[in-house]
Amino acid sequence: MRDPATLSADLLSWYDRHARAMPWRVPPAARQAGTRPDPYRVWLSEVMLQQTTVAAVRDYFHRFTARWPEVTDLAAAADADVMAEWAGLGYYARARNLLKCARAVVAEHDGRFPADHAALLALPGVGPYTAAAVAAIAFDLPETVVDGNVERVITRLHDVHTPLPQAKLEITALARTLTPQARPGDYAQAIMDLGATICTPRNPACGLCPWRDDCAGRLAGSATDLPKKTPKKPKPIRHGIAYIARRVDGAYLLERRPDSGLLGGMLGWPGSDWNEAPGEDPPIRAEWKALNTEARHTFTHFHLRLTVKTALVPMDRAPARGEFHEEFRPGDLPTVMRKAFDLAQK
DNA sequence: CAGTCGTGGCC
DNA sequence: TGGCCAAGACT
Repeated sequence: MRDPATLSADLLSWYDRHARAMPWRVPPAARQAGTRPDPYRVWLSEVMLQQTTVAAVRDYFHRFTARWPEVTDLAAAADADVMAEWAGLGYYARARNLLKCARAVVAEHDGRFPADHAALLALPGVGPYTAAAVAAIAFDLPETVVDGNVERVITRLHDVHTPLPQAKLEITALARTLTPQARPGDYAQAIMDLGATICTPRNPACGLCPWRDDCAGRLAGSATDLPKKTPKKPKPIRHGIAYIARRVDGAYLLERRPDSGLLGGMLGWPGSDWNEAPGEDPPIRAEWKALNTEARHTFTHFHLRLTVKTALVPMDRAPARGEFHEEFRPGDLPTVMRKAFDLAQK
């Protein structure tokens, strides 16, 4: 294998020719001409991209930056507006921490993201990856990003067979030796682009890889089997009931979920707990009618089968739980709740 | 540290 | 169809 400086130089050269265009990215040519990306947009995109595909993020990024052009705008936004705008993107703790972080940047850093890894790491929702990514991409500091792409590229390059997450420290140390002092921001994006487009989980395009002749995993024939991962537990099936009450004036009965836990801080239909044996507990007295098909949805660690019950209720009846919303958009709900709503429309 | 926390696309 | 996977963080 060639030395680290040669490897990183070759990867940067590859990136200069193959960098993918993204709304939040300054292309390598413009970067080298002196253009720096806006730290707010780098941070926003990196938070949205946590465990989320570029394709899914793109529209959300445009809507957020159109509605809140600067971090000070976001910091001043109402919680409910931000949660509604995030609806459908998943991992809703990110949205709650997004607001906390924007407000911390305004309150503690005079409205500007700190150009410092440790200070970034101290912000809500900013972990090791995001702190390194913002430091490198926004401020061109020589920090090492380690995301899923980098884990795959590095384990293959060095033929690391230690399973994740155990291998994390080893991978980080190996990745750090490759991070260049020159153009670290472009390098961080380059190694992630390499993992996203060439060194893919299945059918990697090794023939197009700038590191093909250096890759110990490819030479050993084990690249496609890396990284090794500890086997995951099977997902149990949980059941629940969602109650969709429509008032005669068209308002819907919704309930804000508690800030912590599943779908924390989001609006949803009042319902039972989700477990093996759901209990009956309607939020308002009504003639409830169960739909004949249940909504199915899979979360990170369980499958949900949701029985949907609907009712039409008069104006003068007070609910035991939740509030009627006269202006309600299904798009403001998390996907599982929107699925239940869609079922009820048929 | 292992569990929690969403969603859509892919094969 | 069902499991895997995606620019992870938090507890």
